[in-house]
Amino acid sequence: MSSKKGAKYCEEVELRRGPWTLEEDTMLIHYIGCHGEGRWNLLARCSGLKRTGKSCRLRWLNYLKPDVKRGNLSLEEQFLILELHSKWGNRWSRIAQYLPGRTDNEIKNYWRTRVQKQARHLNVDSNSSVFRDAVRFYWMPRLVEKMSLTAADPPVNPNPMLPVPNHPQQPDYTTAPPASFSPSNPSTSYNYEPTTSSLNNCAMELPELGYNDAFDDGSTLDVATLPTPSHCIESVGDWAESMGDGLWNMDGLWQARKQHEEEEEYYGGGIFK
DNA sequence: AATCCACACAACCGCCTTGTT
DNA sequence: CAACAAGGCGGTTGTGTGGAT
Repeated sequence: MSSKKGAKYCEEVELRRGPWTLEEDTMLIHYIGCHGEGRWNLLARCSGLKRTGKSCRLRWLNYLKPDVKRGNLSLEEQFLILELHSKWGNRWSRIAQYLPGRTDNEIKNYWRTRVQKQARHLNVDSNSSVFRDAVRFYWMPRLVEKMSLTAADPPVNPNPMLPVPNHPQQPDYTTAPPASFSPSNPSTSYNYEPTTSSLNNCAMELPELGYNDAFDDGSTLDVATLPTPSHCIESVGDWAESMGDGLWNMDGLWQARKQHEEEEEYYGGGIFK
């Protein structure tokens, strides 16, 4: 609590800390039921709860609020977290806006316990480009594959970097490159941005996503620095191999080989043909 | 059966932003 | 415009739990 009034209240009342009891939860729910959300410090003083306003707010938003979803994150939700984090970094509350019923705290915990764990095991920084590539070219495609297996078998796009036209169930999470886009034409570039429809395929009710609000700094991906999927597989695969007994290695290399074979088949032997 | 350890998640802390006076 | 209060956010810590030894 940062306010002087709040500090005074803290001095006057011996505040409770730690886990909430059922009785406290009931009191909080009842108070909010009668008076609504907000005015958390007032709530803390008037509800009879010996908690700070902040503590009440957190307990309500992260746990007691009726629309808070419990249980494991779905594949689609995991996919969205990886995707949105790759764009926005640790903007948990912003990411949470795209996952109805999930809280920023929950997403943050997911990232720390699941995603950062992988980076630790691989002994790389979770913000490093090599780890980001691993997420993007191994983890995310694998999630897509798992999603496709649990869906009504749509054809699997072996590489989600590339759009699959005319298949609504496929999470096409990139904006299709313009016609002028080509690796042989490095002067072109395009924003890497999920389309509203692709996000809708993944996660239901989404706020409208503007084409240009993907990167806060307005940056774009330059074709000159945008590796082809095969190149990524190769480079990340090499790296993974060099990691020795890393968690991703055999599985990842198998996946890379499989993905490469599927690309060949899917795109008729040439990705950008 | 007891202990240890890793993990998941709830909760707290400090800083920053926003709104109000 | 400054001061203050309140809320919001991201980082960090504490604790319960389940699996391994």
